Amino acid sequence: MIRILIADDHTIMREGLKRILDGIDDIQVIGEAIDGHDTITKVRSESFDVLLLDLSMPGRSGVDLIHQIKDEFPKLPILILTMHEEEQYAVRAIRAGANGYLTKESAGTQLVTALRKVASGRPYISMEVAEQLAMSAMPASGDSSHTSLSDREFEVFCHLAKGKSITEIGDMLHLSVKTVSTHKTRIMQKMGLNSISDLVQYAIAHHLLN
Amino acid sequence: MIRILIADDHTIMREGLKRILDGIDDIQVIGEAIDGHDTITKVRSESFDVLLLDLSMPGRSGVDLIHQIKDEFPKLPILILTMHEEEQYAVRAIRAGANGYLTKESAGTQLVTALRKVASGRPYISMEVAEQLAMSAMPASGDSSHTSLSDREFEVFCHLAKGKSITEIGDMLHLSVKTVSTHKTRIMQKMGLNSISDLVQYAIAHHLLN
DNA sequence: TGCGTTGTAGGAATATTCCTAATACCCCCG
DNA sequence: CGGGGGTATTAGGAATATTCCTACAACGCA
Repeated sequence: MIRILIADDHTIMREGLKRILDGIDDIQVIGEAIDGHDTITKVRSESFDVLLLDLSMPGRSGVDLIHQIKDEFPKLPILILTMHEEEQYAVRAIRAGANGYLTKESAGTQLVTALRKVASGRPYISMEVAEQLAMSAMPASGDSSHTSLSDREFEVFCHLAKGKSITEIGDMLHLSVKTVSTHKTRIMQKMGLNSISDLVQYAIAHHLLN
Repeated sequence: MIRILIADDHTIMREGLKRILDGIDDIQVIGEAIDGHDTITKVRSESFDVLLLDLSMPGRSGVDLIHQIKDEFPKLPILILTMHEEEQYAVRAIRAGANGYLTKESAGTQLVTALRKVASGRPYISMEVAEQLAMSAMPASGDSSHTSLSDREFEVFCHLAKGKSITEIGDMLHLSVKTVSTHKTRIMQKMGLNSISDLVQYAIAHHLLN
């Protein structure tokens, strides 16, 4: 039996959901929450198998709410049910820790499938959301700012991204540390970066490590 | 008209694919490659709209091949067609730059849909692969080594991950730079990291930025 | 009450940056 | 063709930034 908490600020929506799930043997709605704060209170006071969460509730923003709940209850599966068409929301929700994403246009059977899936610990992702996820996972296409680096600079860039210190790089390349430092300064300047953190993030985003 | 290069080392497979695509008006197979090297040669010498690529060809590994082709032709859509069931391969392929992933069990109509989709510049992802992508995009659940940090250490950790220097952090927190440096040393030691690069990568992997 | 952890630094030793500059190379234009 | 201007690669000296080693007080816990 999958015990569910429905969190949605629209009463009609909650009623509709309960009707849909009423006929399903292995699913039982045992709680309702009407806003973000209420949701937090409910998940703290009672144990659920799945949180069915509307992203666009008043008060705290949906993604924040996901963060907070996953922070306190990392194991609680969250299925997002939203009217947002924009898949970008879905990607953000998933990155925040949601286990599934469904729009309110979806069929009831899809909802049931999704609930069972996230309850069993697996994610439920629609085609559209999958597309967006793939987009964001794919390497950025087209020219990027690291192409403006000279060969030597790119060499230093790679070592820096991998965590090597200026001194180590100088030793490896048989250069003065001053030289390597100059290269680093130019790299940062050319690429518009402010710190090694930025540089590493860039390298990861562009799959430049190894 | 979508012009396609089929890269697969099995002749029967290529024949079968051509038969399937023969009846499709807007798709035309205009080239075949029988291994990785051949594929590179073909895409260099002729212009295609989509590369339909088998991951498990002899010679160079599939993911490497994707890398190399995307390196030279970032705009060429690549649809992976493979017998690998394991979705982990798909995630790797997508991260390497593939635009779609299909197993050989898929129906012909799926293949056509996928080809049209990647030809139009969009990704094509199956449910199973989407699950895996979602998994890898989701924050790691369960305890991680950063939880062993004390509050002060975690505070310093976050600033470091965001690219702040020791001196900046000292100023912000009204601490001696020596103190901050000591915290940093302990953070690195506790978490088994060797460089700021490692630290940033950890922060990204665990969604600890912001 | 002793021991590990946390939070805090000082002094000496290193590492890195900042500012400056030399050489070499390449490309464009008069 | 020959100079000017830009970029690439290389550093030195002085100025900062960071680490290393050490230490000490506070706190909790067994």
